[in-house]
Amino acid sequence: MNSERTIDATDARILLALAADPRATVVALAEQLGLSRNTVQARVARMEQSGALGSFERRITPKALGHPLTAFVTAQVNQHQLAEVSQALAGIAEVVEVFGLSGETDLLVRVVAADAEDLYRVAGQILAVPGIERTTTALAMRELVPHRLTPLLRRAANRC
Amino acid sequence: MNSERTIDATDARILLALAADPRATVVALAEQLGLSRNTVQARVARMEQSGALGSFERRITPKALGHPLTAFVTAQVNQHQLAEVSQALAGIAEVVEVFGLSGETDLLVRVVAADAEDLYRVAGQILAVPGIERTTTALAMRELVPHRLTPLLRRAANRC
DNA sequence: CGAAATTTGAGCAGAATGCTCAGCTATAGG
DNA sequence: CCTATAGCTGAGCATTCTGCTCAAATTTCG
Repeated sequence: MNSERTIDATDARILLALAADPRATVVALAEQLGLSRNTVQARVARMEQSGALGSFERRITPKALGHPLTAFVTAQVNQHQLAEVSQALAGIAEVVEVFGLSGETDLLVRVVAADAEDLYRVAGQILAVPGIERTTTALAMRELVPHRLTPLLRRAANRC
Repeated sequence: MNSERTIDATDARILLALAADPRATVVALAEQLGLSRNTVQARVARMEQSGALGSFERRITPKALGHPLTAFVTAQVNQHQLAEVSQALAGIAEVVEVFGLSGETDLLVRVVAADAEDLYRVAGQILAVPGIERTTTALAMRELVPHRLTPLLRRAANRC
């Protein structure tokens, strides 16, 4: 798995086209970009292979799963128990993503929930994890800038 | 766009299969799940249509784009300028996602960067946005739990 | 019970895929 | 300057998949 590789301008152009139409076929992409079908096929395969594309789950909206609420829980942990803590957090289904922030003493936990009560319950579960000492929960009220990579892609595509 | 709809157990099972193999064809999914090809095709189309699946960009790893660093910037803003602020943030390519947290007075800004110096520059750009009063930058040192929805999907799939 | 929605199997023309091969550029290294 | 290596291209071919339609069977739900 060559996951160190960074993509080039052509790759970026392919990804932009795919962002515009996720179900576009290789043939359509090749035609649109003025490349050979063979080339596009090879590049897409390579990107899929090399880890440039994360898992498909990333495309799924938690809202569609009945979990319209997103919250960020910051936690202080005993750094000696970091491994156990992150394993415990991974055991909570509503925990979608966990980052260790600068110094590895603080965690940022992204959670989703079905409603306020559900969120309260999940927050409790997190606080109950051995090794977690203090938590702060912040509800995401609005998604001011929805997740996007297009600007960076565009920059990569134009960099000749 | 019926974006209110939540998916059912069969949808969840389809998504799980897709998470395991993002390039699986409809035929393969149907066979694997013991459903008719027609059904799978209709459901996938409906999910794609209804907004249950977010844009393709979500699958792209910023690291592959040459931005291996992730940081979270929390910001206090003058709430009267929220619209201008979020528009200005949307203008910064390295800003990947912005949430308005409880009360809409605080922002959580997710940024990516090529290296430490780049991050410093981006943090400066954010602080320079008119209406932003205070910022705190936290570097994501480790991805303790990588983004995932599988646990929730599994629950949805087994809920009969 | 009866209406509405969903699922299924079947079929068909057209399109896409996976694969291979040979020729044609570039680009970098000696 | 010359050559090796990698990448792009066009072509071909068998197989598979898609998009679409239809009618019948089944399930869901008021």
